Amino acid sequence: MVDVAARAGVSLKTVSRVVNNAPYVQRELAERVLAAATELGFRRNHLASSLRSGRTTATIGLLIEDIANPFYATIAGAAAEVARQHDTMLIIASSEEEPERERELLSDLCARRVDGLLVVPAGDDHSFLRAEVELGIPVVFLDRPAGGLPADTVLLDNRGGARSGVARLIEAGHRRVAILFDSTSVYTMRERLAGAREALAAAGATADDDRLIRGGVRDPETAARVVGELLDQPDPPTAFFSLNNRITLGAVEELHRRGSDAALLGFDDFDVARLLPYPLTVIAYDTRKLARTAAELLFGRIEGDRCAPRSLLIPTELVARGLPAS
Amino acid sequence: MVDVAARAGVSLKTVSRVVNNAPYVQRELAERVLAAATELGFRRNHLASSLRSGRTTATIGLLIEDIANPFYATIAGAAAEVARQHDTMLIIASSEEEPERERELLSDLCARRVDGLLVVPAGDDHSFLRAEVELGIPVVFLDRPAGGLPADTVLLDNRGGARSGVARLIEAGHRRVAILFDSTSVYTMRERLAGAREALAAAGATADDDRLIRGGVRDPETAARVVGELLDQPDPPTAFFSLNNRITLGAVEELHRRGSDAALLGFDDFDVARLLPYPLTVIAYDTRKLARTAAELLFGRIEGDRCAPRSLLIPTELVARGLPAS
DNA sequence: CCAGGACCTGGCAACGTTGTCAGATCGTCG
DNA sequence: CGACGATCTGACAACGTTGCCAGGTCCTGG
Repeated sequence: MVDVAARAGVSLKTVSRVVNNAPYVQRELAERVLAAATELGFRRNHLASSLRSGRTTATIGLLIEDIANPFYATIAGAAAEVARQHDTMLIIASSEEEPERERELLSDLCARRVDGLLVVPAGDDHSFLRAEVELGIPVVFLDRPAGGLPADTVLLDNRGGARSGVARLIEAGHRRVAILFDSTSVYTMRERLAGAREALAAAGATADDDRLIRGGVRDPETAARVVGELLDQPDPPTAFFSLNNRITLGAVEELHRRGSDAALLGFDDFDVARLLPYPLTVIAYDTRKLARTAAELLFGRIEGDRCAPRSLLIPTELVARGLPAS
Repeated sequence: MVDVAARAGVSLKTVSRVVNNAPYVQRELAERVLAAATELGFRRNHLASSLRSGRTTATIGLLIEDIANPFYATIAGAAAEVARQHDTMLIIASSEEEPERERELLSDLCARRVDGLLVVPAGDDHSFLRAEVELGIPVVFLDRPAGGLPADTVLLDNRGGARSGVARLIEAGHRRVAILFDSTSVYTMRERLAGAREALAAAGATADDDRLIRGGVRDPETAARVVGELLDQPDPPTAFFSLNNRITLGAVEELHRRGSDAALLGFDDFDVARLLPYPLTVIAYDTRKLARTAAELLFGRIEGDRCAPRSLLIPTELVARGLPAS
């Protein structure tokens, strides 16, 4: 800027004004400055600008588990879109589900003075963020709740979705409904499982039959095996509810392989649903909306909204693509 | 830092040293500083640090077309992993295939003084980056070549892959091979098409038969329709080569629906290949390797490598999962 | 006993901007 | 005709940090 000023024969400050489109600069001078700037290949230093003005870095941080995972990629896409509307850049960091790493990354992002943070929590204690939040960095949690910190949160209605899914199976006449889930160590899975149990209990179905509720189903292969085992029992289930799409995939394969006419309902939609051997009913939700809502909430905070922390729920939807009755 | 210094009863400079783990600080003093820092909730300001030291912002920029697209999400994941190994944050920006937007984003990233740029080009002229490159911001292009700028580039062997794909079909006895592609406006598609034509010509197959080479196949629906049209012609093709996985998807559906025994070979692998109604032979490649290679090249540059710009080719691989002969 | 190095600490300027304030010129209005 | 506001410009300090240099103490070896 000093060089540009020298070349244009004006003061440093005038260059600053031109660069920032500030009012009260003579057209002629402004043109001279602009000319000098392009000749010298001047690029405003965003760091210095942010440092001095102290207002905004035009950057937000997004902390997710793994950017390569389509679910998080969708979230990133929606967040990027909202960020763009606010002329803001997006730093994306992956915690790989490690609380320790999550903590480091969040600290780093704060040190970079991002204007706000969008966080899919990995750990279950976020009280270490209290200082930063009080210091003025807005944080919005999404998909999972924060631990030990009052904060804005946007969640999917996992519980309600699972409830309505099981309800639909009951409605179709099923009484022996198997529930297949991954692990209760993840919040979303716990919620879905709880919702499913609620609906079973409400219907007086064999909710207490723990034979039919099977966890530890980590991948499609396990899912296929477990489905097989359940079907081979005496008095086998007439319907399966798989609590994520990895499980659904394996279940579809096994049911299809056996030519079984058991009903299958899956949590999570498939973008390649067309590839499945038959129309599958699922509990779907709008991942983009989840992220968009969170991002908009965040920018509201950044722009000065000081209301009490809010909790929003994104509804799920039962997409019926055919479901055999009992 | 001033406050921490005051509280610890040392000079500003000593605090700086402690914070940076610089040598030559008494244990006792260092502990006092650390204590004061935590009490005051001190966070080093990364902006000021980068500004003053002028060395590095520990940030790189990744410019892609659309982060929600699985291909780019995979690239982002691999780039993030390499960045992490270098204690560097990743700013991801999506150009949405708009050259104008690409230009703006790259300028912005440069203004933020990122240490380097990873770019999947949208436009075909990147000479505007010349100034920044000469000024010292390393840039590595990936998946598509840069225009009007000598620069490091990492590409997939699209041409070779397509060539070997067609060669395999010829080998299996096919003489009437239909080629389905999207649009020649994208570099990768042009290369694949060129490779396919080369192999057809080399085999003396009916490469000149433009009836069998069909462009404008933008989505699975169109692909299905075009496959149908081709099969309904007199003297229909005995094999299809689809140049991306959207096309393959539609082709699979149509062939399956008709119970056709025509051979199908697709460019791009499927992560859900298991869902396809039959084992599909594809030209696959390692997207992570593409991005990892580019990122490693970039960090090499950042760390001072000043060799002439390099061009690397990531090989493709024919994954044979069954392919009917003519 | 002194030179020279290792160890430790602090003062000051500087990185590239922008906010604040002061000053200059000009036109307008009471 | 003087006061005042609108318009325009520049000097200077400051944002929070680090590089450079100076200066101190202590120990070792000649």
